[in-house]
Amino acid sequence: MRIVKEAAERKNEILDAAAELFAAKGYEETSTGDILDRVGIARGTLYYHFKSKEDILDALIDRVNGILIARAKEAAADRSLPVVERLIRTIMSLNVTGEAGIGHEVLEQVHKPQNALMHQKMQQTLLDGVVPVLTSLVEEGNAQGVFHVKYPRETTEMLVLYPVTVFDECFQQTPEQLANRVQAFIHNTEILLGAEEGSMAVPMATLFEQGL
Amino acid sequence: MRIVKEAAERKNEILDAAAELFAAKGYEETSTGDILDRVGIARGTLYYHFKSKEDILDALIDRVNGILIARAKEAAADRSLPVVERLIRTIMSLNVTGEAGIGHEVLEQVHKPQNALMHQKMQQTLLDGVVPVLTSLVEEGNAQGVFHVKYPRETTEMLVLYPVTVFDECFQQTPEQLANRVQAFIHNTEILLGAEEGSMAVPMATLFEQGL
DNA sequence: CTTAACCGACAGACTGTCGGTCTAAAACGA
DNA sequence: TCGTTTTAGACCGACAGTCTGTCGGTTAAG
Repeated sequence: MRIVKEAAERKNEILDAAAELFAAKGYEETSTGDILDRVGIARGTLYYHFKSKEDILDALIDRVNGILIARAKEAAADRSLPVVERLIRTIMSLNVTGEAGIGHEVLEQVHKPQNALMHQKMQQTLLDGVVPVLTSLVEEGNAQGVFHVKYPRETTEMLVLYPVTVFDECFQQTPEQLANRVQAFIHNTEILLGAEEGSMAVPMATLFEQGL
Repeated sequence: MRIVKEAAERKNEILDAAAELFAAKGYEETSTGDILDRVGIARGTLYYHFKSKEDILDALIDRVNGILIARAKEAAADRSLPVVERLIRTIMSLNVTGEAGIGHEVLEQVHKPQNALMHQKMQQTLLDGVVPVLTSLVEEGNAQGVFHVKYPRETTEMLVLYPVTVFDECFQQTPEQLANRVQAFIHNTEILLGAEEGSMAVPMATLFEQGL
């Protein structure tokens, strides 16, 4: 008794299954057979919808990152808030630690050494998506005179790179190490942006307390 | 006619072969069979010396990184030079683009998306090795009053992270994009370290011209 | 009747294991 | 000192088990 569905629907079923499995076991450790079993389809069906296992990973990353970048854009767009606040919220929107919702389990898994490919791909597309958004925020701050940044694009790159790399391994660093890094990151952000001392520290600290 | 060698020697032969193959085809694309053929040994021999394919990768990375970190330490230790100069040289010692010698081909290959695992492992161990060296340099600069860094460790992390991540993909960015990033990096280094404007730009520019 | 979705057997490749073999050198007896 | 035995480390290659991707054929729905 064969069940036929629309391509888009099947594709999503496969992605859902892959997300759970990658989250539970990692990308390399998950076989296409595992996905087959979970979705309840045959080998050929999977390869009818996706051209390879890696293709599934790519689609999954697109999906997760799409959500992340949408949230970042949303945070950046709220023109009722001062630039500093928006910038902070945008960066913080990438911090998904301990958050429920789509992709959370995936993101937890991303950092294990097994999942280097997943990690790298996510990081890359995330950077590509977020840097432009943040850059225009920085330029806006420049125009308002609250920031003084000579190379907005590249400075933004530095600013995003640090947290996504370093706050990643949040489970394998001591709480005080983490706290140090947070402190240092805030401080260095102010310095890099040429912002007034404390102008980011205060609102960021508030957000962090809410978040953690 | 079976050839017997000392374990250390065979191990090195295997690593040499693996280095060339990983460099030419990448880690994932290289099979253990390829290595077997090149060294001219049997399957069992390889697994007598290494417990898995990944174990070979780890050993190879240790070898390459050992050299890199040794060079960095050397650059940092030359107390006849001013701190600024030593710091620059230390950072630049990680830039191996277009350089001959052991590991060069490997490092060229590291950046291809296929080699995510290799890339991640190298980056991690490199960071772990270099950050302490640079941190103590920064602290020395603080003591001399040429730097003014509140969080030496974490600032160093930021400083190393940017070039190793971004200058990596040097072949897939336009020359002007690269130039921008170099300029920006130098400028932001000065800012982050609280160094005098131009104090790094001048010596660094000199070194870059020699290097490229 | 047409076509998009689906099936599952199969080819091909790869990793790691295991029992057994070889060799160089140490240990030994004469 | 010289031949013999023993030992242990290095080595071999067949093989089990797993996995990915393919392909010709089948089925449901419009």
